[in-house]
Amino acid sequence: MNRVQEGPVAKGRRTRPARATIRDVAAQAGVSVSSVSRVMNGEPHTSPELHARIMRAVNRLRFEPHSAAQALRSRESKTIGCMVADLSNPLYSEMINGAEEELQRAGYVLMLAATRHEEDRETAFVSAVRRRRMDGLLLFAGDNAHTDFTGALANLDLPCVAIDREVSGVPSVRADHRGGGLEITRYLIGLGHRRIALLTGRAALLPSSERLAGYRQAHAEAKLAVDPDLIRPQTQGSSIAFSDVCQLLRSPNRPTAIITLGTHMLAGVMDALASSGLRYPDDVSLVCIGDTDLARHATPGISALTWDLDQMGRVAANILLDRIRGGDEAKKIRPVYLPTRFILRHSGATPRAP
Amino acid sequence: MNRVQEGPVAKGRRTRPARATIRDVAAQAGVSVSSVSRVMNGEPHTSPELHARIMRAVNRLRFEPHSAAQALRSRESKTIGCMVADLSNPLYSEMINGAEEELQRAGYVLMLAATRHEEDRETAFVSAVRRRRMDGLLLFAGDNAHTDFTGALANLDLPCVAIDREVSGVPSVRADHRGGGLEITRYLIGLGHRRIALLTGRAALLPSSERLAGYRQAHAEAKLAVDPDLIRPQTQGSSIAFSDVCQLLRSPNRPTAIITLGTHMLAGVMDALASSGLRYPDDVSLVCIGDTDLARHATPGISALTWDLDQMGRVAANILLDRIRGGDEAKKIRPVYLPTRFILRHSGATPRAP
DNA sequence: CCCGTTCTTGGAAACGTTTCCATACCTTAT
DNA sequence: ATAAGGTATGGAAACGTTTCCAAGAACGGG
Repeated sequence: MNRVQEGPVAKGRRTRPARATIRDVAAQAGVSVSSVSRVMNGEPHTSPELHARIMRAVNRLRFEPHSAAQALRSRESKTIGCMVADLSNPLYSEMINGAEEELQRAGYVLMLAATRHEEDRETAFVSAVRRRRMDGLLLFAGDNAHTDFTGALANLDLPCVAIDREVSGVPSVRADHRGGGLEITRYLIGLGHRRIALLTGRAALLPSSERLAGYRQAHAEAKLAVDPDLIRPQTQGSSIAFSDVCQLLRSPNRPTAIITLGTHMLAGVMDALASSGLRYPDDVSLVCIGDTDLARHATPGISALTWDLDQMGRVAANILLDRIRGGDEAKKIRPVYLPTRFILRHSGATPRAP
Repeated sequence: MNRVQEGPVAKGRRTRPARATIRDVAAQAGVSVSSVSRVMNGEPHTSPELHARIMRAVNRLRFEPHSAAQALRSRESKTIGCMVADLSNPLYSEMINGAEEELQRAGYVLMLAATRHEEDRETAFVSAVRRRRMDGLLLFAGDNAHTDFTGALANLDLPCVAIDREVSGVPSVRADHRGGGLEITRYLIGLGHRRIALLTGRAALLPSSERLAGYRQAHAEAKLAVDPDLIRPQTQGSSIAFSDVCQLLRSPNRPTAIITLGTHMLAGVMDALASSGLRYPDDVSLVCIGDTDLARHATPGISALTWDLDQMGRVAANILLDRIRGGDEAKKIRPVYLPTRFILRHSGATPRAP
């Protein structure tokens, strides 16, 4: 062992100074490597004097343990994977924001991947999760039709939590989109609407399908038939909503009310309304999902269905941490539901007499 | 070495199957460990037959290299740190979205930390960057007054790129906020406004201070004095903007135009206008920074200053990758500027005769 | 035909931790 | 007094790769 005794000093001229290792600390403090490790990890059976000596050396050398070495030996990476389709969707980023705070507090770091709904990115990330031996995985709403991906996930054998998404064998946190869909549809039916358009997200996403279920239930309760033509799952943003709604509004028996996603899509709907010369709430009633600045500050204000995104991220993170620690709760895989809340503004009215 | 020859099979009953290691692959293929490593890393000097044999074994055993071991030995973690104050701000999340895509393509994974402008979180993340031996660091707009943090950063000796932020010795990508501020202030002065309120973000953030500089320059060009009372740096969201603007509008010589941030703050401004019984553009002209749905779809539409967020993230990511690879560009630390664009809508008018 | 290259492969030493085991020293109960 | 147990420390063997070095095979030029 021809290790330089002097510690972490630069050898050459332009070479960066070598970082201190645990052996350097041990040497500097005149103790064994294992004692340093014990002190660093706060294990019991260490005398106060030893502790002090070692910490002094640690500070002097600015020692910082190499986490790859720790991960290699201890089989814990202190890393959580986070998979989301689209980070630029503020609904997701707000949830992630909440989750990250909780994880940070527990000493974990988030590894983020945006998949853009592409299956190869999804499977690629699962592979990254395996190679990096991440300790857990947060799955934000994504397409369950991707069977390669869900298959890879099933073989993963890792603590996971799904957010607004259903993955078999994985606990999940969900907003009560079904109840919310029920509530707002009931509200519109109660106003007298019989033709209510539903512009929701991609059909394969759980929030959309749940919303649709609530919508159907409200119709069933009122003994109303559902016109499938009024249900428009959207794959893209506002531009698609725009043409879709234009077409819808031009039809002979046009909808008298529209339920739409609040992010991106609402904008397209408003444009379509304007370009068709129609106004809300007089000509068409409007309810949007997800409370956004646009919904709040449009004139008149647009009634919205909302729920606590930050909280949702936090709850998910804490369930995941529980599972990682193998807590008693670890068996529960029943979904946790968060309530939605309907904010009544001025975008709804009794439909005009035909 | 009493390693089980059979490969990665479970030993006990409920224990998870051990993952195959490179030695297992080597044994299965009847070759040396170093050959497996070479093939896995696509190094030259490997015969086709060897390659085939090894890949067969890799697939059979579902071998996936342990990235901690790779990182430990090769001193590359293939990991990029990403520090942002507030992930729920859509301006940031959109930039991160763009950056992540570029990094993903290059085989890197993003490690995300939200600091909420708290210095201890910032320094904690710098520590994480060191311990995890991350390969690079993306710094999104943050407070330069945090000297502990900037000090820690200076000692880091790691490829960094700052986005809309100034860090000494670090290359940066910035939107031309100064030019943008100049352009919109000139526009308002050109309309005849003499009292223009500027509601920008925290003064310590680069975009805000640059904007202010542009604002001042436009005033200087027109030989107008700047009333410091009209400059309101904001630390929080819409609620503060609301009360601030209310107070401003109530003053005897109220501003005839307002420049405001488009996210969060614009909403507060609109509320304040409404509650003061004033309307835009007749009573007050409005320009907002950052084109949001609200700006686009408010009636009348609100003129906005915008720039390409996704692009900005990508540019930053690519500069960082360049630096990591030690490219020729590595010396350049002059900031790269992205242009802003002024979208003229209907929120500006000639001020009314007093 | 031999010698210097270049190509292909194997062996073994790192990389920086944690953790198991052993040891030496104290207690304390029998 | 001695066995039994706990506490504080050190030594060394992992963890799973990459990479350096050496050595044999193939190759081409003189």
